[in-house]
Amino acid sequence: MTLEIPEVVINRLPVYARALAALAMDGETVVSSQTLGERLDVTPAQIRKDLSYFGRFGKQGRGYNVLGLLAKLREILGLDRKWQVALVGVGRLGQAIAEYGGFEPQGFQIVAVFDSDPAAVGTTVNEVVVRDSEELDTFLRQNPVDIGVVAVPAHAAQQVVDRLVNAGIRAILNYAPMMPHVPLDVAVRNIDPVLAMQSMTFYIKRQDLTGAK
Amino acid sequence: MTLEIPEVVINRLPVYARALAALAMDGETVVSSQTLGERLDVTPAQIRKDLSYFGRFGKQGRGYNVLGLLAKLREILGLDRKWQVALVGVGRLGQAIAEYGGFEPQGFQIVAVFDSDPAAVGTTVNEVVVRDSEELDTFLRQNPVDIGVVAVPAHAAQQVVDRLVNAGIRAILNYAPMMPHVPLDVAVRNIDPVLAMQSMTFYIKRQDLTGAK
DNA sequence: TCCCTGTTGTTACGGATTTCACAACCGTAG
DNA sequence: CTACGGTTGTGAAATCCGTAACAACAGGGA
Repeated sequence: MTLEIPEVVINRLPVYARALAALAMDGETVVSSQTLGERLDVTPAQIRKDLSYFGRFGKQGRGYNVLGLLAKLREILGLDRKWQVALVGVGRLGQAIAEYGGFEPQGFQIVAVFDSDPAAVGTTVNEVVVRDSEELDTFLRQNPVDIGVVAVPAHAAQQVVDRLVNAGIRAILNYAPMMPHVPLDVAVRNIDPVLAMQSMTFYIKRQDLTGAK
Repeated sequence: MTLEIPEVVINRLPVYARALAALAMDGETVVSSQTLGERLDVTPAQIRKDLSYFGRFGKQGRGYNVLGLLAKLREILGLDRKWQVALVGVGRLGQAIAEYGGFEPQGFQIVAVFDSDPAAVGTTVNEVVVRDSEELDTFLRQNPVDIGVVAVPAHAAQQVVDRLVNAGIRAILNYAPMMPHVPLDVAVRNIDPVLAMQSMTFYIKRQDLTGAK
């Protein structure tokens, strides 16, 4: 029953949750799939269908209780608790990630940072001491870490991913410009702005007879 | 005939292109859909199908000429030329983007940077002077810019997106944690690490009885 | 030349996802 | 207490996408 929920559906739930949080901020107490859909550019039917995978949360004629549905989604997604994150790579990108303030408020705590560069090891990034990558395996086995964030050069990324996986990590946020190879039971999300740009250019290349010839 | 190419297909092309570039680096001159697929965790059939939307690039019994196919893909995607990028928002995130070295080598040049904070205006980020956001519209009309990158707080993002769109920008890379509303002919890609994490937690929440032993 | 191996391009199939459409229902107003 | 406007939850239909399968063909070797 709870099985076979499409991944696309799971990917949309956090979007709904965020919108609901915003609505709650605005003081809204009830919202219909129609209204929510307009906000998110999603059809009302899709929202209702997505939610129906998990239960019946609405009230006919009224819509959904904003706070109630938000709580439900957070529970479904496991956002009702804190998550421990380990960051590997403290180059420019890694530092930016460590110092990014968006994770903490959502319950994602960077509890450990690793780098293979001896010059970086021992320094502090956002109040966390940088450890030697060699310690990665032992640290992960001794401390509860749920999610690994990879911010190393592409050529080193697969090795890092392998080590994370071998140490039991089952969720990886990959910033390296490559597609990691992982077992089926490991979740991976790639953050790849260059790929994103490179697919957009297809759509804008037609026109743009701009300036330079 | 060339119309109605699924967006998912377009999104995979840059991945193929990147893999081909890597193969070329390794000195490979020919590659089969089989081999390429193994590298990327994609079925050979999918690769062939994707490519078939654009033409016939392979040779039976041999496979694809690495350099030849790469050139074709770059042409299809419009990667065979330079693209001008404008960045809006020079907070921590915006600075990290401006200083990120991954765009330039792929032909994406940040030619202008904007911020609404008077304290930031006039400073230099990665050799580009920060302009006042007020100048956004006039600048975009007078200078060829192809892609807009949004790195402002969520509450200000829609307004920035609207201004970019009104100024004729038709491709937007959005780093703000929100879903921008844009006309159908504008391409948008969202970079949202928090959403990515929030969907992964669904898959790892089952086990992980935290810390234990 | 002819056969054998390997691989493409493509069509047909099937599965996955989205959209449609509507019965069931809630709350309110009369 | 009944009627009505509004909205959900959901099966069925439609669409979109991926996979399988195979005829066609290239190159090499006998």
